[in-house]
Amino acid sequence: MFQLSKRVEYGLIALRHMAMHPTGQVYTAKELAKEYDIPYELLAKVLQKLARSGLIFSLQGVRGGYTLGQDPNKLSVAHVIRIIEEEKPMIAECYVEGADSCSIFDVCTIRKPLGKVQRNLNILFDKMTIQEII
Amino acid sequence: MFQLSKRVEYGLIALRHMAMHPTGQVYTAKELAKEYDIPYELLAKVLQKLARSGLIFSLQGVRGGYTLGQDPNKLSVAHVIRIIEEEKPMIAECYVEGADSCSIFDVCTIRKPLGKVQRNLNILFDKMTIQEII
DNA sequence: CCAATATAGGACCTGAATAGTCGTATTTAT
DNA sequence: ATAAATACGACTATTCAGGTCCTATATTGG
Repeated sequence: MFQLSKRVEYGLIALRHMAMHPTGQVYTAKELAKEYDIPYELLAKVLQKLARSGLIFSLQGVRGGYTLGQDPNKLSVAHVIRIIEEEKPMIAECYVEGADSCSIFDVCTIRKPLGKVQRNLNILFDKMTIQEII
Repeated sequence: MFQLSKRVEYGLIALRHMAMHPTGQVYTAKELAKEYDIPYELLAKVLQKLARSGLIFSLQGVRGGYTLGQDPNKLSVAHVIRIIEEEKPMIAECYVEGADSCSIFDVCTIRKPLGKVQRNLNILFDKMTIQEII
């Protein structure tokens, strides 16, 4: 079925939370996990990934935590997905493997239908920002 | 990650195939499976489901097969997904179970973020027709 | 009427991916 | 020094989609 992975879901929830409280406040993985009833370790990993990519800033140590690193108006859902899912193709690649371009591309009856769906999805998620999902 | 299930994929491929050859011709699961290199049994089940819902007509017996039951211009991808996935919610339901309406809905910080994503997805797939993915 | 061919559909198996857990190191404020 | 936080790799468990198998039923044509 069509679904976002929990990781993406958790990432979006955390980003949204930060975007809703734009005071530059610092949030810990612990409090976010508690607030949204998300397994702490899992959320922590997602936040670490987002931090590594600069979407959020991390502060280590006692009064540490995370804070939004980007304008939520300019941060697309697509970008978040790509980071968390590490750029895996979103729907389907050509079934033909190895070849760097599918040899039967122009008559390919398989790739095309999903290609259109894929393209529309990409457009949708590229346009959708964190600000919008608040 | 974000992806269509194989069932939906196969269903769309089959519908698309029929829509591309509008002669009212009958296609067997076998030939479609061969043409697109899809496991026969799996495709067969998908087609049966589509037939049960009236999206395609089925003809049993020797010269049987399937034929398109709807105008591909009026058949949305959303409809196909809903039938094949049996109306499962596409992204996430409210985490609170049991209650027929979530008691903290108006302040619900969990349901909302994905709700917007969900809504946008629905809109996208509602607008997208089989005709368009040809 | 019989055989071949097709759909109908239930039961089951399996592997990969996802979700979740654990342990440990490191950083930093007090 | 200690407590509280992030960082991160390794591991386990579980779920579920994908796929297979088997049998029943319908229909056509010879």
